[in-house]
Amino acid sequence: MYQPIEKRVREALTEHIRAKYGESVNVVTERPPKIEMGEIASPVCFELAKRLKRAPRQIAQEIAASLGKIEGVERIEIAGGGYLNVFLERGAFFRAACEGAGREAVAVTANSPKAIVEHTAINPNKAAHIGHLRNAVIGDTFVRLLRHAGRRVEVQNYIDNTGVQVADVILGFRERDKLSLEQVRALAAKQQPRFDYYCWDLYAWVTLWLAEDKARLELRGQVMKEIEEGRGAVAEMAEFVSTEILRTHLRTMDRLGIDYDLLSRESEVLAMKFWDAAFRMLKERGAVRLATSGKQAGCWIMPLGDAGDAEGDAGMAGEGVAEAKIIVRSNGTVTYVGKDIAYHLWKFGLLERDFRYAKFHEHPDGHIAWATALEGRSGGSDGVPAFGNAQEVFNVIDSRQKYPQQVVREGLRALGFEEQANHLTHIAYDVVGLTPRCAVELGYTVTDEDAKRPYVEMSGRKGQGVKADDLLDEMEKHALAEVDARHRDFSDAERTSVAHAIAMGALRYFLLKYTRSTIIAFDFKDALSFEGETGPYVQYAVVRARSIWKKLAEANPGWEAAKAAMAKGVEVFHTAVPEQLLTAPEGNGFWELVLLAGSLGSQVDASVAAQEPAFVAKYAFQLAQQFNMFYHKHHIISEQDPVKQNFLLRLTALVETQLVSALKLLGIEAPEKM
RNA sequence: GCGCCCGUAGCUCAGAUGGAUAGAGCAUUAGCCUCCGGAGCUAAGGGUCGGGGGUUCGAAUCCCUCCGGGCGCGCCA
Repeated sequence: MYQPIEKRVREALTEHIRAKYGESVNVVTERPPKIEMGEIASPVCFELAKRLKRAPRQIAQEIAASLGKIEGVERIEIAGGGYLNVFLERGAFFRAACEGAGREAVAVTANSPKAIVEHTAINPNKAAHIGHLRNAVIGDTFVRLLRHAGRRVEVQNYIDNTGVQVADVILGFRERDKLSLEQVRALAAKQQPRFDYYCWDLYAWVTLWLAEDKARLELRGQVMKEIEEGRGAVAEMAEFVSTEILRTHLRTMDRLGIDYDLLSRESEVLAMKFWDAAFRMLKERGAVRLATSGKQAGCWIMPLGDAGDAEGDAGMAGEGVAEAKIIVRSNGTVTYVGKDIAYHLWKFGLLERDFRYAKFHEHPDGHIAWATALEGRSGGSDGVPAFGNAQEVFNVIDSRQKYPQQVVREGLRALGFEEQANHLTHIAYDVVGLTPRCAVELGYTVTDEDAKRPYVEMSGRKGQGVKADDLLDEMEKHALAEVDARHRDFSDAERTSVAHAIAMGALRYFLLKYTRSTIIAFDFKDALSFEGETGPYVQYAVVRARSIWKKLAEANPGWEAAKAAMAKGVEVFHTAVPEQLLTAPEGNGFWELVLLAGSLGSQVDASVAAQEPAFVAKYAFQLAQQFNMFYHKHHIISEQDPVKQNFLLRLTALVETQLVSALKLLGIEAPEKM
């Protein structure tokens, strides 16, 4: 509700100033620090004062007096040195907020532009840890935000099933465990120990084993080669192991309500010869060229920036200064960035090739995750969705990969795809580390130097980190204990389900409340907290609101229907909106809550524009906090004045709807009881 | 060396496009259950916004510089 009015105010001011003073200014608006100063403020007169060489307050007075009526605005006042403070029509805002609540989401149409969001992308050779969860939760939440904003979104999870990480685990099965493919299959089938956990340890072992004797790297090279060629027992084991671990990752993500549309596997990128097609394009359009001299001689390189023409001119460029990015090595193999350029050409529908697809996984909500498959069917017909062909691409990848992401963008640009390059966005976030205390708790060796740092990095390679499912288990256990302490009357199924909702809410909120550029120093104490700025705090506010209706319905079943009607803004018991409750000086408390509840849309807009899910998380918490104050101050059920009670109930219904919407955007469910 | 990010209360973090008295949570202290659920509420203490310059009517926010920390810059992925 808020943002349309804000927009009208901005437009009216811009237009008015142009007409009256012949000045074209960018009108900025903001929230005044106090509710007594109105709901929208503009310091535009300060800017105008400079240009017109007149006192800002005087200009403000003129504008306030001559500006016509703006829909939704009650009046404009002048404050301070020349602020324009806008006061909204409170009753109208409240009515509009109630009517709009719960249906702010914009409908997606089949022909609206498509965005691809890639997230998760965990190497399929070990269990997921909490750093991977941050990626997946940010990505999944961003998808929800885009869809809410009416965007058609395809979620992709890139699976690097041919890289060294997988080769290492295969090496471990062979060198340490001496297991055949059949024995590995049996091990995975047993699920005891969990296969991904088993590989977690095995991977760490291989890392040490390789470090002991450099000659062993030769063995790894052979394994990799066999995997890439895609035939033989080694390739078969790699396929089995990576697929099996991918399944465990999907089960982990299912616990957090995270769905995918397509799992794009590197093995198919190779098999479908995406690179060959991309390489041809790159050569044809002069985006890459063969270096003939200098230290990159024999490589196909992509010039970057203005350093591009400096090939060979004296090795002066110095150590570590890349004048051009190597795309194809002198031995003829393609680098990671090269493959990524090919994959992104496909994402934008610029590559004249497509994958084949097969169903891979059914999420608990029934949604099907497809995977690329050699023996699969073509996309876009016969029940197979049309994948790829996006107008816009968002990649959720940690901030360390900023440079390679830039190279991919430059690659598109060098091919002449300026438009697509501009619509390739890297959603960068910083890593999750462990506090030194946490690392010690987990039994990892922490050097004296590390102990002084704010965090210790996690490393799958070293087998160091908090495994996602371990954390979730711990949180569910903790939540269950809290539920048990409060609700002895719940059935077992109910207790488990509520505990799960709480654990999931706590974890998702924990990972979302930090802005993307913050390094999270993980600590069990913070993550396991259900009090203060947490998911369960917000869930609890919803449960409280719901309990009011339950209580009322116990006495009079008619309240159930009343609630549904009120939630839709329908007048129930009294036709008049008691505006005096909002407009009286003592109505500011109510009004602040109404205003905040009506600001979900503007928060979502800001969140999408900044690609910052944390904004919505903060909003949900603030709304819950204000509601808790309201709840504490006003006893609704015992309210004697029926007009006031009606108002309080409608406000409660409004807040509940908005809280549930905000939580849904965050991927957090609001339980009925907790 | 070059590039990017960060430095805000004891701790962990918010402060979009420069705006009015810099905010939360945790922790600490003191209160609040004859009353819709205490996973809650009220209050208190706690700040040279890393330091110093500059731009501006106005700077936590923009520019310069220094200090402290992190991450990139590979014929790895």
